[in-house]
Amino acid sequence: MSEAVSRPTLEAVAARAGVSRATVSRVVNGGDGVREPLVERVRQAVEELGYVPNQAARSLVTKRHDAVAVVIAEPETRIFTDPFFALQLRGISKELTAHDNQLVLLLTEGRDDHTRVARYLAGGHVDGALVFSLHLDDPLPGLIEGAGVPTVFGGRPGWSDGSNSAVYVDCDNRGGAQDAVRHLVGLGRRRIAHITGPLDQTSAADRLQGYRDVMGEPDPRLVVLSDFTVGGGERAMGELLDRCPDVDAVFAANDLTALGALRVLRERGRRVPEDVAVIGFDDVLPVTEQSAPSLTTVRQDIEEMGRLMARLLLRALTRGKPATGAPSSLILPTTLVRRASA
Amino acid sequence: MSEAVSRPTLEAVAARAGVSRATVSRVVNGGDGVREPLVERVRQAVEELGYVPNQAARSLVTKRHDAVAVVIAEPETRIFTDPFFALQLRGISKELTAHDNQLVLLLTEGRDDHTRVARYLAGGHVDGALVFSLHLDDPLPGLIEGAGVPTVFGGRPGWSDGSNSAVYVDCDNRGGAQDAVRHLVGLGRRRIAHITGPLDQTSAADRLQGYRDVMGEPDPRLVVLSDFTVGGGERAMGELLDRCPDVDAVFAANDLTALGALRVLRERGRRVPEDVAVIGFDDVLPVTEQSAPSLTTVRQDIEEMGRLMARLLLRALTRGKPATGAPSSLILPTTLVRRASA
DNA sequence: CGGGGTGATGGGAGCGCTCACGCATGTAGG
DNA sequence: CCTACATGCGTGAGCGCTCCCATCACCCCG
Repeated sequence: MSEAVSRPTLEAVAARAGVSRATVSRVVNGGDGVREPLVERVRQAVEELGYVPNQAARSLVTKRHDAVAVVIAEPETRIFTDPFFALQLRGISKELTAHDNQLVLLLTEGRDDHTRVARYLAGGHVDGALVFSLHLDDPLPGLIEGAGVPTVFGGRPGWSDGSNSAVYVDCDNRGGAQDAVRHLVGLGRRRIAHITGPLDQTSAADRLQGYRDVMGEPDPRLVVLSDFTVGGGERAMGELLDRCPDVDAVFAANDLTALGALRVLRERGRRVPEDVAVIGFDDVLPVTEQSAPSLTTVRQDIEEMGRLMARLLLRALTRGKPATGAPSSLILPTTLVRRASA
Repeated sequence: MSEAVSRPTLEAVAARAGVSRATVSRVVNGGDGVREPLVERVRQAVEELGYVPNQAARSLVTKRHDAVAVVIAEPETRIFTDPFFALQLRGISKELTAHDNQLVLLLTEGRDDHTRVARYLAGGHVDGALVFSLHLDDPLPGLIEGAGVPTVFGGRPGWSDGSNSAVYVDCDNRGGAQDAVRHLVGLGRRRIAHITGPLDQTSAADRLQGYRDVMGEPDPRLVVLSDFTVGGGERAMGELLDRCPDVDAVFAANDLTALGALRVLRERGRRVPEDVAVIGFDDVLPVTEQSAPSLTTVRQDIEEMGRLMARLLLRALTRGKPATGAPSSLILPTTLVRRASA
């Protein structure tokens, strides 16, 4: 219906308030160094005209965008089967909006998308990036580093052993895995198996490491490779039962996998936890609570991780380069949540 | 390490190529009306300098942003339990990137967020908006209409009866429901129940309507209210079995609900589909395939819906106001996918 | 062989904002 | 009472780009 009436400018507000552009600008940006009566007049003019600053014009001179890119490389359909990313997104979104930053979402699939993303980031459209790098051999993190954009990673990047400069937020995968396995040991279990995630992801590799830490040199048949999915968990559990019929506990690399394992155990007539105890990882609620029996698992606060990623990035952005010690990576603790399955 | 070297400007490229700013601009924006040799020289200069246009400067004059907001009102945690949004986001993302548009994600929760979003949209940061309005009484769509931003809705907004101007993309909830129920009738079932979704969402209401269309005046005890969740499906199924032990078919408003129903049926010793046939709605794969028995359901192409939403919006944006007939809403067909449960 | 196209290029203005100044005030100190 | 400095406010420039228009070259035709 109505033509998009051209929005009022600073100039218009200034005219209405009977002051200069600069004064309006000062008021709009915090009002420092302007006396109260004027501030009031300007505020009112802004209100009456419904003035909203033109972000493009502002960015043009400040070179800031108040926008952050979230890059999610989507190797498979994991995003959609696992509530993980959604929760993390929510945490990120909360933190960003609290600081008036916008969230620009970049979903990628395939190689050509990588260069597109890299170019976009290098193009200086956003002030920083939050990147989920899932795979060890993913070229994306490298490209992004090259783009010279401040970046925080979600999950430890494969090439980072903690010694280099990449900033990331992760949970204590290794420690959490240790806790889980120790709990099983404490339950008196002797044949404790591990169904892994895809080992080109650091989270999966670290969880396997935690398992090994506690188990010492386990029977290699007790470790079955899998892929963080329910179907994968089913296949792995079947295989495991064939190889080691005497298995009395399973530590699955994530909840979805554990769910698959539970299902197969039930089908094969094994009671959980009496015959076989099962522990998962993540504590994504709808999954763990729906399962029968309810799943003992290692909880990580996913939303909080998202929030912290954003906070870390924003801090790095506001802080002028004279860094008060560059912000360093964060590793969040995990907690074992005991339910019925172990 | 390296200072963010100030990026080359159009001017710099022009100098290097020995042409004017205007010419470089023309080349960068498609190269029409510039002769081949010059085009080539400019391209090379762009390449050598690694020139990337400054989007802020460009927007300042064109008043276009090549960015679209995606607003997801998140009443509960549905986003995270249901792959629905994630799939739709992916479709949207694909379409937007194909047309060099950015996706600005706005997640909201609670009333104050609504005004924030409305202000943001009114602020002209984006060219248009894709909005998921879940609830009948949601004030957000109204606020957004008021902001004067071209908008396409995901799912029929509650206040739209098809006669007004809101543009939306939805699937044929009513027709799909009819198909499902007719299939059950064709199977010879007589006591066909319906577990609804939350009826303040049009999708749920429309599916109920489709059920009624086929059933005529069903026994009111055969309709049980629920909420699109697994847990809700369990409760509803339990209730249903208590009320109508002779029920021989269930049409659940979505797959998650159907999953809950399946579980309770199994617990209560009813065979599916022999004793009770079950049909879901959505066909979100990991859910339908994992279930035992696999779930017969009404498929809607969710990713395609996202893609179409984006396409509709982009078309509305490029087309100058002299509309060739305003783009109208789209209702996608559904298909019944027969698996084991009915 | 000259006038009037036609189409390719350059010049200039200006989008809306911030920021460095510069000029007024106001207050205190000599 | 005048200078010295702080503080409040206005002025002007310019961020990097697009777009309008003037310019110029070239070609065709009379």
